[in-house]
Amino acid sequence: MANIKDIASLAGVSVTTVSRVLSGHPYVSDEKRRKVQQVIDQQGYTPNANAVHLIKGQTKTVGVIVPSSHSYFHAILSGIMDEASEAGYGTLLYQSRYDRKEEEQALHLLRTKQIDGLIFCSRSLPVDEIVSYGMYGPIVTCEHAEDERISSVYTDHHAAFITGMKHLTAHGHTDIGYCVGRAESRSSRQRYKAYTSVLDELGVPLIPEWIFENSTETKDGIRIVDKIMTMKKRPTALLITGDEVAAGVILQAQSAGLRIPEDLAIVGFDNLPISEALKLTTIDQHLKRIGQESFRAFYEMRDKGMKEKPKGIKKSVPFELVERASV
Amino acid sequence: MANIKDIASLAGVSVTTVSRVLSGHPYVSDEKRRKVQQVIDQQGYTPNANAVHLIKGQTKTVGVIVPSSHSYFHAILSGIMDEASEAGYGTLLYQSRYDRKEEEQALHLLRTKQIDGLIFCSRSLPVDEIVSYGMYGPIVTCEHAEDERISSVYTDHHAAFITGMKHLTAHGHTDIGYCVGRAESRSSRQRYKAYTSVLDELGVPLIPEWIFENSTETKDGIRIVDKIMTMKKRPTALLITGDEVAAGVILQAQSAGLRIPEDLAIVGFDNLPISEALKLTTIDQHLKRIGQESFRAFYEMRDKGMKEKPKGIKKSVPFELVERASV
DNA sequence: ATGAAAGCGCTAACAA
DNA sequence: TTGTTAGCGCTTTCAT
Repeated sequence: MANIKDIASLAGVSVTTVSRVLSGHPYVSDEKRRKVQQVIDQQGYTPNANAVHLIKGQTKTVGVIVPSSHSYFHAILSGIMDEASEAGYGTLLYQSRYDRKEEEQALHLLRTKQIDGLIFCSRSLPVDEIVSYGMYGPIVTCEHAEDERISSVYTDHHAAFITGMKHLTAHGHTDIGYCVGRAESRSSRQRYKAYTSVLDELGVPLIPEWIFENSTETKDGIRIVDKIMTMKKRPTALLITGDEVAAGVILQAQSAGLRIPEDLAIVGFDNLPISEALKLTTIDQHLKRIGQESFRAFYEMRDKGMKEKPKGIKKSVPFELVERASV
Repeated sequence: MANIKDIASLAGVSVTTVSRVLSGHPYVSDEKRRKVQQVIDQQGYTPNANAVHLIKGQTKTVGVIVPSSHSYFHAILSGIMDEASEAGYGTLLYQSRYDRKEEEQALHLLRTKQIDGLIFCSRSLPVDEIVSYGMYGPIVTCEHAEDERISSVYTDHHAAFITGMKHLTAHGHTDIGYCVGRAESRSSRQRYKAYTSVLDELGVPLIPEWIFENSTETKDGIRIVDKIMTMKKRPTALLITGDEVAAGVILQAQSAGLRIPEDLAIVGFDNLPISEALKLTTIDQHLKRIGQESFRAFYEMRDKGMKEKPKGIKKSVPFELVERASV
């Protein structure tokens, strides 16, 4: 496999000239340019990217951490990838399984300069630790993070939950339960706050067994309905973060003889492809756009980084209630 | 940010010694090793991966091409990633949208040495073009490819389709239709062959309108049912490649008043998480294992590549009929 | 056990 | 417009 030196001697010019032809530099005579190009084509030469990365100090690649292959993260990911490829960036994907060690490994790539920046679609690591890698390149989280040294692009989960609750109360519901993913996350705390605030406003008491945690997959939805069927007093409506869970709920509710929305009204989240088939009323968080904005945030921080001190970009992406037939 | 030279002078040793400490080389006195390690820790030094890649001629990263974020590819991907991370490899993901240009760009990474090998979860490019990049590193396709210079790990789609058809005929069905993804793919041709061969055996004529092509998403399933409802003579059973499509079919069939399996029996493919909730009888192709074996194939070719002439590994991964309640 | 020095393949400052 | 040359940061002979 030929290198730039081979091309240079074969074309009878210096490596500089070859380098100039490669980068479209203007100061090359047409004659030499043609000759060099001819040798390059004939030899099937391509520059070694690692040498370029080494000398340029960047790789034009951004790392992305996803905890799982859940559709939620996929939607974000697709936004990141769209935007990245448009900007001429590659995407190095890391699946963390919510494991801190894996997240640290991805941060390590930043230190070792294999990636120019890192986007967390979800994080398990404490913000402080993440921030300590900020000196190696821009870091973006798709979840609100206080620290101003990193960027974050996020949904206002509190407001979104209020919107969902209000939609349900507007339809006459007061016996409302909800399902969330990981219990300890920041977003879950926000949702709890929103939930209780609406309940307070309504003057109805909170029923702890109507709060279902650790629901992320379709089978969790099934489990939830099974649980509900055993209750003496059942909720008449459910707010469900994640339409895959909502799908499980709807399907299982129907086979248990519950009518949607008469016996059980559902507001989902995410607006996945399956939501339409299920006629699911859902809150679309524009996940793809969150992904796009995340990449943009990385990109803008890169530009700045050189001149000023890096200061994170914070951006809240608006959500939207999509009304269908489950409420 | 310190480099190896800085560490060396700070520790009062040569760069060689630092390099030896870094790689755990035995010939370093305990005293110097300790001193060097101390400086490394104190400086927070990490080797620049690009320099290492350049001199070693490899990146310990494998590229993966997925056309879309469809669950099917996700399942394969998760297998690849598991195996890769176990072997200390990173994964550079490329989303091709079935676009040849994108696939070529991924192949380009192989030429430029940014990745050590490439796995196609799906390909649009002609095999010949893909093979022409074989000299730059091992290439694996998750789909049977004749050429022996590349590896492939695949499902025997013909046999799987026969299995599905036989399961349906064993339950008394003769009016069977089927749905596949892209019409022009090799797998679709194999399935067509399997379909017609079973039909021939049965002595029933082929009804072209019972073959539904370009079905990949849930909404395609809805479309298919809508179409079926307009037919004078309807199929009593459907073989559907892709459980997301099957989900659309089941949901829409039910809302059209069709009972599953009495009025319409379904055999799906893939056994996705949603399949269980839908009580869908499906053919599990062990997609995750296909991913794992694909990485293994890459890995073994790498080892060989140095010694012998590269010769692809061909591996058929067994499938399995999972019986539930849709037939 | 240790280090000097020769690259890996490329870019860019500088000189001509 | 072109070429010489000095690195980018690291590994690895080859001496000692």
